[in-house]
Amino acid sequence: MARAKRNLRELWQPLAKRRPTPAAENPALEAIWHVIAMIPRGRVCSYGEVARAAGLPGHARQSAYALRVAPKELHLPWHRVLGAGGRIVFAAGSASFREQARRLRSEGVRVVNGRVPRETLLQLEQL
DNA sequence: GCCCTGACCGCCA
DNA sequence: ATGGCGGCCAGGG
Repeated sequence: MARAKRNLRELWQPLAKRRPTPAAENPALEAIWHVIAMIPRGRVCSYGEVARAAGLPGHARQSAYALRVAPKELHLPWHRVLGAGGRIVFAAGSASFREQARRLRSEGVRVVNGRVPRETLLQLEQL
């Protein structure tokens, strides 16, 4: 995992430099990305949990923001991040909604009406 | 600083 | 289960 962390940073830093964009020096975003990068296949986590694990309790929306601005080069498993209780937050039927459901199912996660079973929800501990 | 906008959350009718 | 609503917090104009 120390390895995963380093790899992510190696990908991001060069991008941050040549990026005029928003938070090219935002430790909070990096922290969130790291957490997301560690969610194992077949498991999911809520925005709130991700924020908490990143040391930012109460900043669920920041997780959403972090995901939205994440460079695709980081290849984060964005589909493994769901709303509280394990529900897909995108509008039902939207392209994003279908794509997320598709990706989740492709790794064996059951998705019914935009929800995943409790067992797939990952309770986080330390990182 | 003020106001609006979210890939949010939890309570409550 | 379900929609509504207020609370939250960072970004952007």
